[in-house]
Amino acid sequence: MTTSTPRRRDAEETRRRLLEAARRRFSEDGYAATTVRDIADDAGVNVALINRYFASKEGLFEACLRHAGEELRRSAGDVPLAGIAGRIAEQMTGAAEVPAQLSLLLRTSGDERADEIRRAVLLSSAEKIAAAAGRPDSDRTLLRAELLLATTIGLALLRWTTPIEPLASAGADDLAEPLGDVVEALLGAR
Amino acid sequence: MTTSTPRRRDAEETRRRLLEAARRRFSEDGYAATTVRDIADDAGVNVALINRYFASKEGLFEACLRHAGEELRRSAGDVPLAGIAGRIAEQMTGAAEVPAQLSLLLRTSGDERADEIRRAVLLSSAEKIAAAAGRPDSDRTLLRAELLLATTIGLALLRWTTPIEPLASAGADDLAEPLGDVVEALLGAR
DNA sequence: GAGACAAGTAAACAATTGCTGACTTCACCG
DNA sequence: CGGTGAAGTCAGCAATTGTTTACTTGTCTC
Repeated sequence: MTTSTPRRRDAEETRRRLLEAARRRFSEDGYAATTVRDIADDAGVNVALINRYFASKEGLFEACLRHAGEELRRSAGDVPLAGIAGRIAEQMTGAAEVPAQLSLLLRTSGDERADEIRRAVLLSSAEKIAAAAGRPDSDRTLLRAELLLATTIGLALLRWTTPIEPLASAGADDLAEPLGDVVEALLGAR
Repeated sequence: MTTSTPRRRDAEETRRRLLEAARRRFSEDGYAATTVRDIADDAGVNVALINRYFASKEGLFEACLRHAGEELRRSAGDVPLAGIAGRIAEQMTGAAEVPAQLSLLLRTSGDERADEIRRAVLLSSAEKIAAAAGRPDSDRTLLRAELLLATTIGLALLRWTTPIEPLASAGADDLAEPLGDVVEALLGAR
């Protein structure tokens, strides 16, 4: 076996802990408001190791964005158009993992590369939605898919970052119905 | 006449200039990433005056939020349900004043009072939309109104903060149609 | 015009920021 | 077992942060 006893010195493990702590901090407090010492303390790791493993605070942030992108892409899966609303409703009300990744993805850092990653992830999500719609006229469809993405993003914000009632405590069932209407209106047949 | 010669010392004027500079900086860069020196320089004003007129950086931010709230409430006006989509489309593609206020409103600062203001403005906006729908079952309607608000917020983000094509350069006409569908789906009769 | 008070300035403060370099300690291999 | 390189520590750096304090300058009134 490879991971028998938990080694007291494990580069891979500390890297992972740093990433996890950073994701939570960046997601909750934003980039500028988060200090590398906060992250290191949360991870139970020395501050200097951030620079060793990620070169800089910005490097760590970019790694977080990449992770969030993969996570979102994975969680999206391949869902037919009819199932999209329910999927969004589930993930918004579920373990709060997806909203967290989403809110992380929306945090700005002033870093150019971070912006690039952000844009790429968002655009690819929209394209995935558009593909599920299976329509011609790809440009109009893509715009409508991006509007659905906008709804999802706004939903995450109004539940996670600045909770507003009754939306904040609505269950998956409460959300699925109106979200279904939106999906139908934006991308439904005809 | 009251404003004959532009006085070189005018508390009201410098207050105004500070607020304007702060709104732009906070809106574009976020709270934590903006320094009081940035704001003061933009306003062409001494840094210490921020603390004199607004007590603290947080005080200045709260003043900005209040201003954004009034501005948004004013720009919303009283629009019948059928006109909402067009109104949103206009303001998103117009002078970029409204998206700027919106993105300012969504910036977090860790300040408790700021959160309170934010929440109040957002909730009152949602209530205004719900009222325009003129439906019974106020709770379900309010949730649907908040979903439309979520769409608007996400739209502002995907045009202003992290521009995504083709949504970012879509004109008012391009937006009005799909937005109309969303409004109809969420709050339309039946 | 002189005095008085508000408006604006300059400098410095204590704290915090991201980051670095020299050091120590552990784990593994021959 | 011993040494060798990676993993982790420590202290401190230079820069920047929000804020305050003591000061100067403008402007209005009597």
